[in-house]
Amino acid sequence: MQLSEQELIRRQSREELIKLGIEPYPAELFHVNVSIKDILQNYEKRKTDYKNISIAGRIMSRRIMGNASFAELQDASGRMQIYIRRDDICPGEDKNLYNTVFKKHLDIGDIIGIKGYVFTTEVGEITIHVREFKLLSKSLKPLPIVKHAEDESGKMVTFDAFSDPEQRYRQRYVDLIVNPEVRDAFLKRTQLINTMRTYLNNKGYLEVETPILQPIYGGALAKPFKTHHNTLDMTLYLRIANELYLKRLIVGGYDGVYEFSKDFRNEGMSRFHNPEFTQIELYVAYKDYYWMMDLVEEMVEKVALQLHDTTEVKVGNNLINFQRPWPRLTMFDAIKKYTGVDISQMDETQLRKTAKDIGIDTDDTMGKGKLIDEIFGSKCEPNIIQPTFIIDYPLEMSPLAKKHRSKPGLVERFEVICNSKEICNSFSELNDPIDQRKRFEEQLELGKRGDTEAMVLDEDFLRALEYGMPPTAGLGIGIDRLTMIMTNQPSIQDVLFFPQMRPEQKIAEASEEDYVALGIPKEIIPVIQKIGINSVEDLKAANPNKLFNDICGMRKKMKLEIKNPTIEEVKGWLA
RNA sequence: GAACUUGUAGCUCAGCUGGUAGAGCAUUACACUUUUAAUGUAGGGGUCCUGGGUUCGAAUCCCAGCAGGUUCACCA
Repeated sequence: MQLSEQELIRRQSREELIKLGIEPYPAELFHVNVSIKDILQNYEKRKTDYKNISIAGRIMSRRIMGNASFAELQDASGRMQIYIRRDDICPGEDKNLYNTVFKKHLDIGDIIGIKGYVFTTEVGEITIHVREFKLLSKSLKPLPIVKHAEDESGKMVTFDAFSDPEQRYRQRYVDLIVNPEVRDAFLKRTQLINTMRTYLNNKGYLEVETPILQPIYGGALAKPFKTHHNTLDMTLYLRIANELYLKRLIVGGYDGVYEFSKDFRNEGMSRFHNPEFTQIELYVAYKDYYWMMDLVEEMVEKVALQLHDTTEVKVGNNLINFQRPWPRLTMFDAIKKYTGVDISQMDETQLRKTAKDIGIDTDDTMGKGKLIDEIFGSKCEPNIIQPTFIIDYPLEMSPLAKKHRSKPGLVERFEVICNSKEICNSFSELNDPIDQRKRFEEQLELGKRGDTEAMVLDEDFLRALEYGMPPTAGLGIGIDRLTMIMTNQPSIQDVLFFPQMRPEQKIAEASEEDYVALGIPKEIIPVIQKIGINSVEDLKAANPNKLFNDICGMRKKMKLEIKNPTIEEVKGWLA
């Protein structure tokens, strides 16, 4: 591992601190009695309460001016300035704590605990005057330096933002340290989930857990991840939905069950798709999809109010209003509205032709349901910004939904489209076991035609239905998508702490021992690494004459006081 | 999976029609007791993503690869 100059200096600082008797990673706790947010909010009102504070955080900037210094301390709640004066922390003759420890061996990124009092500087900034400080954790890697300042109009401007998406996602910890708004988005994500949980708990529904490893995947149209259980010697799939298990629990007699669940779909990745994503699914007995529409409206409106104190949320260039009630539009009406074509009476052939006419690619594996879905997806969804219920879907694309009470060929199903994306899916659940078996069999047919997302038949689920499931309304909400909207994030990767990414390439590096084993003196090893030789293979492939020259040249460049090897020695290593 | 695009110092970025690299911040040293993108002076730091090719000469042009981003396709 090649270290940069700054990393080497920090390692040296760590050593120096130890020599000075300062433990860079102390074991004991540091007592904290206040948060930065608390100080910033309440100091002006209750100044006497902040005469003896103890607080910990990360040093985010330093301004050293001789015998006094300013630094910024960041804790979980915010960032504020601290003031350190040499003669305060070093009252005696020994000024090392300030001159050496603070000025030389502390860095941006170090975590410290301080004790002192709050005051306001001449420039008017609330600041902690430090009486004592203690190193809590030495940071060995330099943080990206992001600076903020006000421009002439008083707007906050950011300089040198840490903005490369790859680095932000791969090293989310750095992103969270230097980009406070990122922490805020994740805070809102949790608030969103908590709001829903509280809402559903208050209604008396039971939060449950169901298997992630499933012998038969079901409940959605998607490709699964496949894995293997050794003891049972059987294939298991990571769930693509929890629908079928939750309905079994409704059969078992619970009135309402819900689960926040990680689901897994082995499909493409994009800014709207991560291989693992979070859904909430809710099933309530003795209800239908009309009832569920009211619940969704109320719950999502509550989420918006909880997060923003208003039902209006700015998302990109759109202002989305979640205030109830939301418009309700049947799927056929929606298609008619946005394409001008009435497809409600069409058969598969006519649909295929219609789809082609409006520029949609079709193939033979697509059944009637899929064709309608395509038309809707490409012609309607992009135009729907405000939350809108799309209701009454064709039977073919909803194998788990109940037949419509009055409209033949349709099912009692709705989705909410918002900001051009589906945010939830719901139906009156199919509870006729004979009809359900028939629907599964139709799915098997689609599978035979080559539809890789078609459902498989779940005998145990059918057995459960045969015991009798009450009429039930079911709901699934994509938590990631809803969070994207509620926090105005353009990409799903911005609402997942650790989005899935290709693994970082790891260079196969030879260790010091590997080189020593070849007879290379220890002090020469850094020189070899500096030249760019990182593995034994690289070394063996090198031309001995060139390598000899390079080593001698690099030794000079690095100003190392070591003896050059002889050409014979170099040849010996490569032999 | 496809098209386009990006990869230069710890971070953010310059680098013209090819002549082996620059800035700001960070860092190092010195100065400085209320600053705030602190300041001043001096310094250090680079397999210019990787591998080939063209060329006297490649960060720059060409090809391939790796990784990222955007858009599209599939999907929630």
